[in-house]
Amino acid sequence: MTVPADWPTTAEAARAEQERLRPLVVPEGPEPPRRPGTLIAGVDVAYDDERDVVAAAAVLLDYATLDVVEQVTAVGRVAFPYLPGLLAFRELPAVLDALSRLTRTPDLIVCDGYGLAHPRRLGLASHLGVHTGLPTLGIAKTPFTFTHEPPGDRRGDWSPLLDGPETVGRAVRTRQGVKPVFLSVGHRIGLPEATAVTLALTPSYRLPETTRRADSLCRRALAATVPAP
DNA sequence: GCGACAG
DNA sequence: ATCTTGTCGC
Repeated sequence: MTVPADWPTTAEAARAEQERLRPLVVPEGPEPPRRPGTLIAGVDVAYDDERDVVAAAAVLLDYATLDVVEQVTAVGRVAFPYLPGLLAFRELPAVLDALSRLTRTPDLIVCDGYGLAHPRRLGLASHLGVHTGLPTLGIAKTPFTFTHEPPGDRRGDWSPLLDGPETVGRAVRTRQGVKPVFLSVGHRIGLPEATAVTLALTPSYRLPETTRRADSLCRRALAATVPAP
């Protein structure tokens, strides 16, 4: 899980890379085991553009208990600006760095963002799946450019996430009466299982434990890197 | 051409 | 993402 030497630095190069990677995406591939002992990884990144510093975190949870079994961080330089549709090029270098520090290989990685639900069908989660070869799933907090009917009010209710007529993911209610999360498959997983995993990771909050844990960890890592004023 | 736009 | 206070509610 290392960053290629020819990592794109311009929007043009990044879009060209997405065109090249597209055939490798396998959203309906074989499903990994989701039994007790299965390891689910969560990754997230925090930025200090002012100082050009980025901190990534990777947490490993036991799927059955949701206990943290391992957690690592990586700090580096910001490699790419934020451009809608090209988030992977901004987040992945640091994420790959953090993942490489885990001593165990995750059975599934959950991303804070999209997978298939992407203008060119290659969001952050898809991109990470292609690079690592591991199953990935994207769980986002906003609908991005997609549309959806509000899902039912109960936890577990969901509705299709649409790009025009095409279903690219699901809006899933993880807490009764609370705004849904927006999930899409990344690599080697299908929507039904992605939905089940999402619900398993949200026993008490809207966002999955993987994202919550990784988010707080990378923020702490960033704060520890930047000297207080 | 002008907005909108995962994080 | 990040900047930011108090406030309502379980």
